[in-house]
Amino acid sequence: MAADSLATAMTNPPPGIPDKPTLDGIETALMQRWETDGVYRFDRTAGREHVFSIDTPPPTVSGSLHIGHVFSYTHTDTIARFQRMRGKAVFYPIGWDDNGLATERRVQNFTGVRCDPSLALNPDFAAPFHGDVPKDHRAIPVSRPDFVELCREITHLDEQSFEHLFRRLGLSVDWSLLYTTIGDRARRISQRAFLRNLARGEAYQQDAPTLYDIDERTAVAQAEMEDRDVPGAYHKLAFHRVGVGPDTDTDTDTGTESGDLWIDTTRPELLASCVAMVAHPDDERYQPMFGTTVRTPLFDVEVPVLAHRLADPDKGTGMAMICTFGDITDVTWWRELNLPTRALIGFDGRFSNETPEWITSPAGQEHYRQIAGLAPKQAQRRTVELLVESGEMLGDARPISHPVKFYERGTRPLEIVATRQWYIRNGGRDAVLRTELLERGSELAWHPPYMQHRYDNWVGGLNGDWLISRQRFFGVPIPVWYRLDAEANVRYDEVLVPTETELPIDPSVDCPNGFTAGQRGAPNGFIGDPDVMDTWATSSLTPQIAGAWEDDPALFANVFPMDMRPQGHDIIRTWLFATIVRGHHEHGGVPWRNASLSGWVLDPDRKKMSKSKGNVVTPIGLLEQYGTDGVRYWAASGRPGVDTAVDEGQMKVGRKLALKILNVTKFVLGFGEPDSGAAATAPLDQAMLSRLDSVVKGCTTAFEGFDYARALEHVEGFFWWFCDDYVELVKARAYGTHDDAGAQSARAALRTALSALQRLFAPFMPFVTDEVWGWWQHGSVHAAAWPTATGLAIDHPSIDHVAAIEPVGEVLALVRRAKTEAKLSQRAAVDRLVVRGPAAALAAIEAARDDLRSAGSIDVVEHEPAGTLTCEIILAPMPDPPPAPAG
RNA sequence: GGGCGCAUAGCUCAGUUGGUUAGAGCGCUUCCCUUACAAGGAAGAUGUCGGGGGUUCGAAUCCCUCUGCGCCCACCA
Repeated sequence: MAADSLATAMTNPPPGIPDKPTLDGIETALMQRWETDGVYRFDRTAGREHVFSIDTPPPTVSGSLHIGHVFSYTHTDTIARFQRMRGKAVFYPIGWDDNGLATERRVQNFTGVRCDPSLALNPDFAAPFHGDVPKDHRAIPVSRPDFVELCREITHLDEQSFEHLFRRLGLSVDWSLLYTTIGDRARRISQRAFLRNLARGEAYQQDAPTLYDIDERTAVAQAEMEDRDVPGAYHKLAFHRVGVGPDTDTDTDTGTESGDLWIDTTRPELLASCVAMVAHPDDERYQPMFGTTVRTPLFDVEVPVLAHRLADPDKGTGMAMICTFGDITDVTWWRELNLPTRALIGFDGRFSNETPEWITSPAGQEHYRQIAGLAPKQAQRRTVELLVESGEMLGDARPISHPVKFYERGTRPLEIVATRQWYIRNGGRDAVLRTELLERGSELAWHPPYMQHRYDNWVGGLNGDWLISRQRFFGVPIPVWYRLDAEANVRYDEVLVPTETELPIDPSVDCPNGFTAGQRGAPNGFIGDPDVMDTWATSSLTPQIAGAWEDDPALFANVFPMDMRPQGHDIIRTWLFATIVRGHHEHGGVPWRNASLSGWVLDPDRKKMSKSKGNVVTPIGLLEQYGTDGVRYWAASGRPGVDTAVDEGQMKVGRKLALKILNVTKFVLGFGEPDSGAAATAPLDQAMLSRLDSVVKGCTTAFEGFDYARALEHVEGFFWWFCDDYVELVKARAYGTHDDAGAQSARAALRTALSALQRLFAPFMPFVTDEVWGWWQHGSVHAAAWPTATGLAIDHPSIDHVAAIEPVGEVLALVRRAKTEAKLSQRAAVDRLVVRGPAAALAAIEAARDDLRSAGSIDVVEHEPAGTLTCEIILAPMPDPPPAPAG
């Protein structure tokens, strides 16, 4: 390979070497050239076995530009470039994840509007603000179509700045493959996949208790929840045993000896929703009471006392009240104990205004009126006041800190509300499917391998199917309608679906087949599903979207299943898992062969970056200061899967390396071209190439295993040795100061190594390598072939070339040290060098004698046999010091 | 409570199936304007490989155990 490109260079020399090489301005020029020449364009004509396809993560454009983008996308880019140079047609798309709640919130904050789906479209609507919304602005209601249009406008702006950054990173993506998750193709594919899930029974709707964000007014999925420690308080409440007088002995903990039953609760406001009491079946304190009933404080509702294994005798009094619904355990109890539903918190997050029918006593009804319409926090305060008044709360509330479920982007705790939602089966309720999905996880090659534990852990711990419907607006609509009966009631069991050729559709605008627009909402007519799909329900189809599933069967067949899914380890439970679920249902296999997990970027103090901490590092300034290549060098030094701190020191090293590549190229090319057919014949030159062979092998193996960092380590280690020792040793000979044969050998070896080095560095430092490649080669280095072994080691298997060069380097270092210790210039002359050592070492020294003499300014080199390698260095007498300056 | 990862020089980290004297960069010290590079070069100092135990001719590496840090999951009355 090296010889081929060398030959090309010699027959047809390119423009040449600048007098003063610089990194300034090369990025802009090269980016333009790559685009013009289509260097990264996917070759559709390549067969599947020649394709390397990548399921690039589509960044959320509503988020800020983050150094984390630079980090992980660089990792993938190095792999893409390696595969391309190895001759693969690399399918490296890019997409913008623009649909979803994150975008809606950004638009709300950026323009001061809020979507009100009950409003009709206003053709004259204009956003009241544009990026500078006053803090006390009032959310201006807009219609759903107006809101969606605003979202499109703002995401378009965001996408432009993302594209700017991503181009600046030198990513070798094929920009002609750009997609967005709200675009026509994504909507079509997302809806098509959903309809097929529906047809096969993998998607279903269910009216069930659902975790619900009362601020965003939408259901959320298990994967989007997180625990936060928040302050709360235990309140000890008295439930009254039926047929037993009120408790007078307030010392007792449980009240079981008296007429009252005491419980501890953190959510006294849910008292009106209480449906039962529960304790552990083995709890002897309460065993006599199982099967009896008690009356709730304040509301005087009769509820049964039951036993269930999930009740913890050590928590509170050991007895709990079950409400519909305070937490997930309540849902379990409600389901397993067949309890009634007494839900009071509605979609608006407030207690129902209607007094519920299960509160029958006049006093209880009056108490309820005190909390009707309140939000949970206010309702709690009022309830506690009422309990204190009635004497049914024992002592003061005892403050605690406890974990509470939040939507990961939410600000108030999730409530549990019974609603009709759409689900996709993900094994959370089906052991067989769960096993199959765990099996899919094992079919993947994980890089690094231990990341598979996180997948297994998550899939094994699922406790429900995947809730995909969201009561939001800027997303892919759930593509179904429902029949209305003669009274215009919705018949959710009569689902109307479009044909696949109609997709994408918006059921709030389009009509089902056989109906007219006038029948929308009318008796015996239809109504569209108002919800959109969870953003993961669409991004779980990125392989299908990027590969144009069903839209372009030839392309899809050539890229799917993809070779590589790169992503962060924090979204294994969401993006990675969801994509496997969809691939399993639709294609009966894994959507990719390799999953490559990147770590997070930590701030320089090794803390996780987050917007709230304000320690997010933006990349633009760093790119300007150290150059893209310098920043990419830092990124590529982060091992796969390992969280890595922002380290400007490493970027500085990267920039230094880029400069060194520039300078050494100029130097080596400056020796002139070797004659046609010249080869490395000198032992030192062959030894260097032999070492290069092993570097090429090491680099290639590392890249094949997705370990870009190790590949970089290999080439970088060799490169500095090459510059510091090898080039120093042979430069005089290469200039032609010895003899022509030696010069030809050195020049051939230098150019062979230079060519290989530039290509080995190309995946990491795409700009500087392409710049220097252009000085003496044709085309882009990124379209050049990945180096292969030069073959010298195979031609002379009996010679240990690497061992032949080590003693020479060692002696050179000893000479340098002697000069440094004598406080002399490295150019100072050595009168005589006596090398003592083993025969093999002395032979190596002898073979490189002239190179050593030139590099060390040594007059006479002698050697004597000895056990270990030592040197006697006789420096030339110091010249007379210059006369001291007068004064 | 379960799982995963990490602990090596002042700092950031390599160290692959156990194998000579444990490495790199940054930082620090010294020297050198040397015609590829002074935004550079040459050299130098710095280590109980977290603690303890075990296997082995030999352990940073394998096993057990303890400690500390980080992450994920579970628990949420």
